[in-house]
Amino acid sequence: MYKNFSFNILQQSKNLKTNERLGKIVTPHGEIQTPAFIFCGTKASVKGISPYQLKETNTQIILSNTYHLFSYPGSAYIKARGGLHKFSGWNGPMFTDSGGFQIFSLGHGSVADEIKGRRSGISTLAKIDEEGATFKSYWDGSVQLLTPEKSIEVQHELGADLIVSFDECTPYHIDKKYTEKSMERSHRWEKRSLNEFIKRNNGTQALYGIVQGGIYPDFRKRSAEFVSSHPFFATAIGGTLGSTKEQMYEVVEMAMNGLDIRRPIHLLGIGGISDIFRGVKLGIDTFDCVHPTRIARHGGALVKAAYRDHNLREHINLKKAEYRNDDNPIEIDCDCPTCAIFSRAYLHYLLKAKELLALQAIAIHNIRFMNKLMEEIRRGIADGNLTEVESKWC
RNA sequence: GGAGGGGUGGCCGAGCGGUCAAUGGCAGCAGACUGUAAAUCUGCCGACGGAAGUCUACGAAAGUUCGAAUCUUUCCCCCUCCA
Repeated sequence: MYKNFSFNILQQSKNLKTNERLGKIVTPHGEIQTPAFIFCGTKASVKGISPYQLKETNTQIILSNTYHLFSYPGSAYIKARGGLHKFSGWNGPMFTDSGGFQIFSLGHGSVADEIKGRRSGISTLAKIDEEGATFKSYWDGSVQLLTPEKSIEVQHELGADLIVSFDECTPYHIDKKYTEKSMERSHRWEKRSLNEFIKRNNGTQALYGIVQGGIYPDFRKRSAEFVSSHPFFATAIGGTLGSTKEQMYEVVEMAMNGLDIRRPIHLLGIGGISDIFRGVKLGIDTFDCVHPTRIARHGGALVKAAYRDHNLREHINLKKAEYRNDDNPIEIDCDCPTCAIFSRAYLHYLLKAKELLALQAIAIHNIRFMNKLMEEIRRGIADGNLTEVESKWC
């Protein structure tokens, strides 16, 4: 079924306590060395960054979103332009998310708050029933229906290499009973996604199943077993991962429990530096997250441990006054195009002056930073010194 | 010389007798951001204080009033129009 795709585990952890592994995902548009980070280019564009800049920073793969492109400009339109790769100018491996997550962002406020458990109450703008999710388009307010079949159809027309089953992404503030019902509905939706995928399969795409189950060990295990027992190419871990970092690692571990580890395993929506190390050690192969590119647009430049300020955050905020007279690059040992020519002072000035270049320049640093991080993680696994690599980055 | 309009916190700009240390916006300072409705959002932003609070404030001075950024008088500046 996935004849043009493969996943090879090149090396397993040498450490008995951890499960990191080195792998290679082969797609029709190229290979992905894992562990890898997938950058979010939600609306067929990594905000502010061109495909040649992504290449220049050694980006392996990017992601676009079914929900956004479905609402505008529509998958038929993109298909008519030759598909997502041709349309966007990115000819490397591509991933599309199914739109399941967005269904929870359609109410007011932030999706993240909902999923991460920082805000209680369930979004109301999306109506979910067995058929699918009805919601108001973010683009023009029109009422739209996304079903598993429709999501797969849209993803098929978009033409990304790696596509994802349509699921219901359960929030944190929800009781166990609803979580279970929701998980079971996700499983039914995933089966429908798989059926639709098989119907349309022409060898150019591979399908992910998604593990749901909230914060409950029994559900996560059941969901993992469900996904593993169906012929998905790979697995993504989704849904709420709890409200604290520790809980997140626990939930990932729960999900890993029942998974077929011969398949690639993706952790949806996670991209903190320490989170990635934890995830990798739990056996995660790929991550995606808006964080590196989003914080860049807010003035945040990712930095390794040696460059952290007193807050010990994983980034420095270049808008802060303390960088006004700082003539150093973001990181003196960084090999990115931004650090090659721009000082913190200049980036600080550009941010204050509201020059667009700042957002792009910092994003390029963050992208290269993440790619370099993953390169060093891979080398660390190969050399058996991941812990040393971690101490440099965290 | 004549007629009119103004002077408010770093800037712009509301308020036009009490609920005004004074709406907004900008700038400034800080925080958040993890399957992107995000070049976004939140908080602080006269001085001193941790806070309660105290003090100094709406061009200047003098009045009216229980009470004035708001009313009166004089003065000082600015702008527009007519000569």
